[in-house]
Amino acid sequence: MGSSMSASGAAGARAQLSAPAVDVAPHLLGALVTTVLPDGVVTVRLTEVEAYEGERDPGSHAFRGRSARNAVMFGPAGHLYVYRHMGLHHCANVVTGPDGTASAVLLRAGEVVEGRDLAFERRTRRGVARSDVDLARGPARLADALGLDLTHYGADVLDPAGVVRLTPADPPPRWLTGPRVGVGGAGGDATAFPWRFWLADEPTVSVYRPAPPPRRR
DNA sequence: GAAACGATTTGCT
DNA sequence: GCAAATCGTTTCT
Repeated sequence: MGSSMSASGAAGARAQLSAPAVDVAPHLLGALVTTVLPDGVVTVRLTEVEAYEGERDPGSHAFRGRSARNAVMFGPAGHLYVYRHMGLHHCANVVTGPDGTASAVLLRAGEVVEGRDLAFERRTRRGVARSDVDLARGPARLADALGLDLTHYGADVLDPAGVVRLTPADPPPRWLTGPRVGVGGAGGDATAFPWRFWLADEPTVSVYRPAPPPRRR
């Protein structure tokens, strides 16, 4: 499979992404995400992701059904779901599962392997880039380093000519799992599922933060 | 039409 | 370690 990466490769990759997010997530570890924007090219190697199972998952944005914001998650796999968080930040997901389901994988952290200077510059503009390790450690930092924002909502990451490209890698030999970050209050039981995946011995993996206590509405 | 909340990050005490 | 920043989306009256 190595040499040719055109239509058939994309089709195969799309088929793999069409599995449930929980199955796809570990396969994305080690994969490369590349953005080709007017100001340059940045590539990140994914070291941490989280699975979200759509309508049946209290922690998912799609739990309460389809809306204008999460519509892309209900579509075919391989597209980008970008949302704005806390007014300031952006987070990016890769849509998974068959067309009609709303599962997706949140890109939580990665290692910048190409375009380090550009990523550093973007992060410095937004805030303070302390070190290379911090460039893409955390979902909003990752999106910033890649230059992702709402204009990339729905982008096809398997389009070789697209501005956002996902390059699958060989499945990592070993990874770790644990509870997801920051979604404890939403469903309670949701945190019982180890739907966070990360690579061992990676300094770029974001630090674990205990979920906030449940709060009634 | 109005109010509350959030898959976070950063800065300050 | 804790609280503020900041604003679109969702939900309720």
